[in-house]
Amino acid sequence: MDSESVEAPATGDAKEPAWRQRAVSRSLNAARSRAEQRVQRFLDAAFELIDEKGTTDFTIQEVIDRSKQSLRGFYQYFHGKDELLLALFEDSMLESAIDLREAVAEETEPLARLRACAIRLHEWCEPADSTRKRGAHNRRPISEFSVQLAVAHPERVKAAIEPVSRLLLELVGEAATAKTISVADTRQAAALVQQIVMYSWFGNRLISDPKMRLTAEQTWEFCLRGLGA
Amino acid sequence: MDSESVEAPATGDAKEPAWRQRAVSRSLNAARSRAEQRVQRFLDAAFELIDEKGTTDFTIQEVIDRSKQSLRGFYQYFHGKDELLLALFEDSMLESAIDLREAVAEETEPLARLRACAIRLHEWCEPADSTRKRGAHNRRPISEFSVQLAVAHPERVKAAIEPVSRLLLELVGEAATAKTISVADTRQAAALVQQIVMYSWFGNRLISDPKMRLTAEQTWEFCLRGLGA
DNA sequence: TCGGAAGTGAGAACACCACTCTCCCATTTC
DNA sequence: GAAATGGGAGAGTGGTGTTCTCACTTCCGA
Repeated sequence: MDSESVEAPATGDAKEPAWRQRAVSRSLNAARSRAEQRVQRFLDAAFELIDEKGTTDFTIQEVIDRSKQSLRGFYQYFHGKDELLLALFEDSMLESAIDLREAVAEETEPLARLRACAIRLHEWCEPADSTRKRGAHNRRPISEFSVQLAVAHPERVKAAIEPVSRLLLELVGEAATAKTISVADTRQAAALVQQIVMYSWFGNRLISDPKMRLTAEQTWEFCLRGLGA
Repeated sequence: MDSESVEAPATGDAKEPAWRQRAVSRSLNAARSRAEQRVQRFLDAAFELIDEKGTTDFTIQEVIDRSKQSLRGFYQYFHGKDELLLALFEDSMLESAIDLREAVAEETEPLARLRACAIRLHEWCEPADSTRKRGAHNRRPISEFSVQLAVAHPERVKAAIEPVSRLLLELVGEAATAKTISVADTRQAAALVQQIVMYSWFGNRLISDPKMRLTAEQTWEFCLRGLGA
């Protein structure tokens, strides 16, 4: 945890996730694809464990056993457990961003696009079992752990969320230029929407009665007015 | 962590914090005041350590040494480290609520009262060193840890926040009946305000540039519009 | 004053887990 | 064929929360 300067990804293609580049770059001399496969096996094993246990409280040993790899191999690709969780989180966010862009593409009006993004993002971050697609991973434990990561490694988390942040910023910008909302600063407005939508699950945790919990729609309504629509 | 049913505080006076009753009730037969003193020494020691280290990553041993008490005594009053942190959090929230009510009392207009509460609450939850009173404890580490507690013990955290929640609900209710805001459900509106204000520090963590971070005023502005003022 | 019960202190011991290190074997490379 | 590199297996280390043991003190009723 000392001066861990980010290694420059000299040969990376820009579409590659950042953490993947970082993890793989350590063994760049060897076959790159093989290394990526190994990394992916760790990730798959961790996802499975999270799905089964419903929490991120798995042990490294379990990941090793599940992935049929060695402890040594694990620490060759990940500096520690946090980095593995960070990778999972980054993976999740990347997948979310792709899905969100699909949802947004179905709308044309700026406000409708923003709304679609917010609603879908809410579903991603507070996955009810009913809305979760079959075969998809359970994102809730990762969502929950992300707050701890945000305290310990804010820069990393910020970078991981970036694809979603960028999309939200674009949409808020669109809506602002179309005059359908009126905000002083699009960046701050986007940041607020992001936080409210992504972490409303947190507030809901503190409400006992399920009937009283905030839905995606209600959260969006609040944001909508906050944006001065 | 098995079936830990909350013991009914049969003889408690209602102004006593819940956790204190719980911790003390285990040795109710003995002198109550002495037990409370001992509990308080643990709390003081923990607060000191948090202030010095700027984090909740102290060890139980450090609390023992600092408070000049025994490990056994610690586990006699607290079921574990989480319960100690919970107690600190509950203490903080209680103190906040008192301070917030003072701030609110200086205003008469419903909306001004709500605003005063929101601004002050924001200062409590994201304590800049400049606004922190001399001699007061550093609340940020506890704020940060509270998100973990909320994941692990939502009911406890909910109970701890309750004094603040109640105040917010009252104020939102006042403003709603005065027609200065228009919300469908006061409970949900209050919950939203609470979450946005109390945890905006979290979103700010993900913003590198200090100039871009959301201030109490800006957060309040957003809430204000969200409330349909 | 005596004696037992409860309370308390000191710290050893245990459990768990992230992380490191060493050994050894397989595959590749020259 | 020898050397080097990579990787698997697993013992070992360190830190920390938690429990347990035992001896000492205090309190209270007989």
